[in-house]
Amino acid sequence: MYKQIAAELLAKSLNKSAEEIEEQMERPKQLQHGDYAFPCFALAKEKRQAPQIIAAELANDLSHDVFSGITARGGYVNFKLDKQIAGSRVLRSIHQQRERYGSAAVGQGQVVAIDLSSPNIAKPFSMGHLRSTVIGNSISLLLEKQGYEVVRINHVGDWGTQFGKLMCAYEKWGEEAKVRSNTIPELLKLYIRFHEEAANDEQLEQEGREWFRKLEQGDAYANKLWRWFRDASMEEFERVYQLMGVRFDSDAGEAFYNDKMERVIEELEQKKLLSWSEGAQVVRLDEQELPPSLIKKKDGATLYATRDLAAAIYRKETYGFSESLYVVGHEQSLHFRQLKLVLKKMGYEWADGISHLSFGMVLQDGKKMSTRKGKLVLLDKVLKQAIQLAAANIAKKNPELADKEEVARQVGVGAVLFHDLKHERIRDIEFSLEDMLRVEGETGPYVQYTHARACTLLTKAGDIRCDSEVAAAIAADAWPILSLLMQFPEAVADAIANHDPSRIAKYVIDLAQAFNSYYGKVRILDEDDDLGARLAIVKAVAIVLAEGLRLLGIAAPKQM
RNA sequence: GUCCCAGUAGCUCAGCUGGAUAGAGCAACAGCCUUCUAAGCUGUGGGUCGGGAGUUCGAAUCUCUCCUGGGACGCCA
Repeated sequence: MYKQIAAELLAKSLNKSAEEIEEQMERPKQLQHGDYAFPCFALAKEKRQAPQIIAAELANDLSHDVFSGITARGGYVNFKLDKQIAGSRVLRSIHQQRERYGSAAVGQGQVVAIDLSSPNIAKPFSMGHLRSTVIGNSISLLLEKQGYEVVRINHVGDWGTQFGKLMCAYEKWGEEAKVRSNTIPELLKLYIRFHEEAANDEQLEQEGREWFRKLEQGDAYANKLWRWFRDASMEEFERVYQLMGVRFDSDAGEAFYNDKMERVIEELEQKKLLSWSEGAQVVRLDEQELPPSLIKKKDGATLYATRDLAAAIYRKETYGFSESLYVVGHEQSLHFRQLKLVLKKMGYEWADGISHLSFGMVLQDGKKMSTRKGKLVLLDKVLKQAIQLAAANIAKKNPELADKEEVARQVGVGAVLFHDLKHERIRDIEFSLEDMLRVEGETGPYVQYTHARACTLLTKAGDIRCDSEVAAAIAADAWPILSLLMQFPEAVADAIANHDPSRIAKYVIDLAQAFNSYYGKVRILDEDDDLGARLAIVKAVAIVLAEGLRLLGIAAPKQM
């Protein structure tokens, strides 16, 4: 808003369009230089004049009520906001809008389908699925803040050859009682054993495929086993979701599309997109210089491409989305490129609305973690440790706290989620339990702690009224905070535009740091004329921190 | 071999569509709790931005090339 005003002033003086000028404007790296800056280097070339001189002349010419100073420095025109005016204004709007501050209506009336979490049945909930879950959840919350209607879909991995293998292993070595009492770990053991033995036994792979074929053709016993494995697994996943506070609108997994694939295959045939290759049926993507998409195996069984095609079409027909997002690991990017292209070849222009929001992998010693080799860290255990640690901290620092257990859960989970979300989405993360459990520095608990501090101040202030009209001196002291508060809507928009929650995580860290620094310097509850103004700042910080954390899917306890 | 990511301080990472002396956190060291939660604050040290070339008034940022790491590349998902 202020940037626009500055751009208009410049535009008038330079006889250029305000949009063009606004494009070029930036935020100075150092807050002391000002709040907005316009670099004159491009103009220097145009006008054949030193940028310093141009900047000086412009600065001399311009003035406006919202800017307390417009000065030239090193080829830039720097705009300094009037701290009192701008500060009071942002406080007013935060107090009025509260948690709606930073919201927008750009998504009004549009539906976004989002595929997230999607763990595999009979396998433990891995770190990779944690990423998909928390990133997807945060993106959902962000989209809702912009007015979109979001459909969260947990595309559970409950079908495929792996189940054949698992059943095969269960039939050979499994014991019912053991599996009943300890489902996922026991099934995992069987799965790992299958792969160990299959390494020296071609025959076994065959048997596994045969079991899957039976399952797909409706064999009663195979289906009974399958249902058992699925139900038991879902129960365990549900516990983790509850712990993390994540919910879904649909858990239609892969099996859900079993009866919806035939139609797709027929359609592909009818549109003459299928061709035979080495006994399998594929859609060629030669023009796009991509490998073909495999639709049907030589034994007639379907593949994940078939299923994902059916799912994409089903979602379009059921939800009428304008965008369909897939929060799935980077390793599957080829698959999603193929999926989109095949849909386009089928004539579905809406495939343009499909985006694969890939994310980096969780690596261990620089390598991918593998289920088969059993090198896996269980999310369940990590969360439990984090909660225990939070509980220990509470016992030490705030033993009188009411609701200790719930706060410990919120803080423990907050630590793990924040650690994941603060990394840029696309980057690989090196697994480190130590880092995930950390509570100091750039961490979730640090932000939560800062929020709790602010809340305590507000509680202690009791009936004293907040006063959004801050005096110049207060605004100057708290300027780093006020400046950040003004930037929150941009941070939200930025996070959504890039589908990247890490932008919010970084913002919230910056705001917490600015607040803690202020807290260290200024006694907030001193009784003087400015008390109401300081409280207004504290309250605004509490609102924005809580809302920022909420957008990350993290709770903001009032005390901890 | 082909394609897709990435390479910034000892470690983990920021650095927006190219712009003002490259920033945090952790770890190390030195300070700050008889007054609002020390899960905090203040300060110090620490960098050939993987190498090279190019575009530009200006490059960590864009292009090319090489090196390194990760991933994908037909019947797993």
